[in-house]
Amino acid sequence: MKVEAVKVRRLYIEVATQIESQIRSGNIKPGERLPSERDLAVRFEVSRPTIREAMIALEIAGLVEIRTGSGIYALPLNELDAGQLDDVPGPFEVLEARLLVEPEAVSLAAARISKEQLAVLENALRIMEDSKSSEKAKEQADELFHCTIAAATDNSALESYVKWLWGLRNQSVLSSTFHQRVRDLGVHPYVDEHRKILNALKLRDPSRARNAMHAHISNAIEQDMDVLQLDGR
Amino acid sequence: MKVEAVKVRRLYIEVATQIESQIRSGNIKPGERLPSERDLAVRFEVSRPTIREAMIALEIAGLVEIRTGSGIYALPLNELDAGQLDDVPGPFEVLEARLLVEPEAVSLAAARISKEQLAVLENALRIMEDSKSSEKAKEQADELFHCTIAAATDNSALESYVKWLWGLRNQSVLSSTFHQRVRDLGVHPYVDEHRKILNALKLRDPSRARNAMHAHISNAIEQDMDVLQLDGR
DNA sequence: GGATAAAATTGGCTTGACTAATTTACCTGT
DNA sequence: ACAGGTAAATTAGTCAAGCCAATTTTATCC
Repeated sequence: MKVEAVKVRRLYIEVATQIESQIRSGNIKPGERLPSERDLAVRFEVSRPTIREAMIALEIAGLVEIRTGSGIYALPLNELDAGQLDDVPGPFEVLEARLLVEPEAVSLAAARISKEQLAVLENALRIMEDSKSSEKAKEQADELFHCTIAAATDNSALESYVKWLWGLRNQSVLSSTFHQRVRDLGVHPYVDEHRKILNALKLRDPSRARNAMHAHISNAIEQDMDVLQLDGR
Repeated sequence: MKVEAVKVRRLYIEVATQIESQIRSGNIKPGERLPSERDLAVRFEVSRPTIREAMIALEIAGLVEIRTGSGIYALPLNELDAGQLDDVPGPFEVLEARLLVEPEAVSLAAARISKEQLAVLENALRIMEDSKSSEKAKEQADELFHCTIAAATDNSALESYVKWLWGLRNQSVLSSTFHQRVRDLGVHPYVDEHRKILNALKLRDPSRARNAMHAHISNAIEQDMDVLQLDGR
């Protein structure tokens, strides 16, 4: 059995921590110059290399900027500091995000979509229309429909985002049970709304496509909210 | 007139970069022990304090673990930073995505932003206006400005996306050298455009905010394209 | 063979000195 | 009085050599 009573923290971490708190507390303002390395060494009663190590740690952490021959300056704190993204977006956040992004994406795609991609959309639509398709198949067709449009923007930053949003469906327990419940209650994506979107794309009409997509996602949000209300009681 | 042909990178960054690529390339496997500081000093032909600084940088970056008296060990790279090189969005893809998303986000934020967040924006703006601020500080203030707006949407799916887009700046070599060049040529974010956005938010006017943001990012794209054209010859 | 102690290895930290970049102060010429 | 340029002071960047403390390895003894 080993007792680890007092953990010996390395000195540079000790120093960096103290200065970090000075910056975060606003005691040292952004842009302000810190004392010189030699000064700091005296104040903290450590050697200059130790101060350097602490400053490099702060520099890597993005709290401080070191200018050769000039000094060390505090940077405006970019508060991605505290616990990052343990906050998984919920179903309605995803829907809201899609409501903002997908209409814009589809208006872009209207000008850029290829014949092959239009064929993929047509195919997905057929699956959704087909009464013999399973629920699972329809859902996947729905996802394929939207992700293909995102890909048709020819912008990987947009494509990645839409795919990520759809991927969140099955990510968290909350989301998947939510969609399960919606599905069980017999809410299906409106096929004709998808058809309108596809038609606008075929016409290469950006604003018509945008409006159709906006209406589509708005309806989905409304539907889901109804389901939640019915279920809430 | 001062010509800055070859920027003198600090030694510890040089060393850290090389070792980082060794780890990312899999040349050094997770858990594996690196050569001792004294060995590394000989191999890189630098002094031991420089090696120490590089190791501390890697430690803060989460690539390496330093065990006193034992050695330095490579850590398994997290899934977040281990981003595959498959298809990293380029600078203009990022700008286009921002052009679609941020105007919508700011119009949402207009209704939801808190007083504290408005104060953060005000502060960031002050830093950008201040002629005494360094370039680095202004840039971080710019990022803070946009990310705070994204956070003000109160939608983590949107917030994450905007933060991710900004994070891509420093991700790939292409992006960072691109922005470095733009910066060197003296292109700075228009402060008054930011001011207009903030004013619209204060008025809680969604459409005014949306338009201001759209104009802002459009200008940025135009500027950057000019820079690239000038440089292309 | 296993426990224990000594030795070698490794990171942690200090002192002192020198170089190069930057800023400040001063001085000069008009 | 002022503008410009140069010298001096300040600051970060780097190196060298050494000692300490924690850990690992090796040797030793029962």
